[in-house]
Amino acid sequence: MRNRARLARAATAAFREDGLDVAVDAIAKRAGVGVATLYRHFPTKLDLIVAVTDTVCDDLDTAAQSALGAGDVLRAFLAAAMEQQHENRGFLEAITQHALPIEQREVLAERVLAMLEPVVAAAHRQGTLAAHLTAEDLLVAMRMLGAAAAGTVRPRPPEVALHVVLGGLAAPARA
Amino acid sequence: MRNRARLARAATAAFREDGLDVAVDAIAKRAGVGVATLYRHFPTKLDLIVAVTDTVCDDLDTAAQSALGAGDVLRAFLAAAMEQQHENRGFLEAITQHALPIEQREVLAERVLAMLEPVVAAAHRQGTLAAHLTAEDLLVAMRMLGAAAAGTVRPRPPEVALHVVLGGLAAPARA
DNA sequence: ACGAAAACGAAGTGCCCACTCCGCTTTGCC
DNA sequence: GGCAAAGCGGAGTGGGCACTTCGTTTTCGT
Repeated sequence: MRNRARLARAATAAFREDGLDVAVDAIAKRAGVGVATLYRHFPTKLDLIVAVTDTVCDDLDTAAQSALGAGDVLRAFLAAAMEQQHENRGFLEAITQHALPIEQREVLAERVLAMLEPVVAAAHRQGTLAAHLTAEDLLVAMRMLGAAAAGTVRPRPPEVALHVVLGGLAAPARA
Repeated sequence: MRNRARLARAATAAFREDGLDVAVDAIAKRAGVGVATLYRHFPTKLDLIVAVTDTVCDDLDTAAQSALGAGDVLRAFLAAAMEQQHENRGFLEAITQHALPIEQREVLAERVLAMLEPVVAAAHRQGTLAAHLTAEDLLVAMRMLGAAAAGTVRPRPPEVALHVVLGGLAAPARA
């Protein structure tokens, strides 16, 4: 069962470096196993993608937990989320593009929204998130930061995008 | 030469509806011509993508021009840009993802940055864009809005994202 | 009206990828 | 140490896609 972990790690790295459309054979080679072994653990490429996005989701959850202890919860969380999306292009793709079938995206969104709840509550309390904004809006903000972080041409420091979004999220409605 | 226009329009529609990885044959069928005719006008699928993104760029330029006459230049422009990205998923993909080779993305970015200059100047003058933010930052903002508009799962009204970004862009540095 | 030239459509062609099959290697039990 | 059984690797296989080739139709100058 050692191979499963090797495969998952290889897939994570491959998705990060080459995007979700890397060949399955390349992932197997990267893990140092044959394709058959890969297919024994993950019957379909989609299963592999889901497994990877799941662990990414776990990491995001961890980030949310530790952000809750920070002075500025929203900033700490969004900074971590942005960093994570930057290092994990595949996750961003999976959520936004149709690399994942709609049901899977739905499940993923549900999970992320659930973990967002306490962050939203804390941010409302701290006044860093305008009262009219919800967890769904925060999800949109995460996707926006992901897009900002994904920039390859004319890149700008991520702090700028983070600052812009944080400023906008704190602003009251109809400013 | 009528066919060229038909093909360009078919490609635009196909990219919009199915993303950049639609089969070339499907585009040809959509235009009501054979694939050979398509290849006579666009020797490569990339040429087709470039042609479409070019006309999208033209439209964006038009939007920028008319935004310059608006009361709130920045808002008018970003609203139009967001709308356009929403209706033209292909463009967003082409700029951000590696659907386009890096040189083409560079060219595209250069063109967009050039048309952004007067908008940036006007926005600075009107106080809707913080002094420390540049055309490159505005490009990032456009990509962020594109990501927000692309949301398929748990969609939020686009005005929310627009309002957030506008609020953030107006905020001074180190708020 | 006729013939050449240009434009066309559809049937290929080769490649790449997700996925499968089969012969070999390793493991664990006596 | 021997022998099942389980796990393994890599050579297939089928489908889909970008792109080509070729026989036919249309256009146009005279």
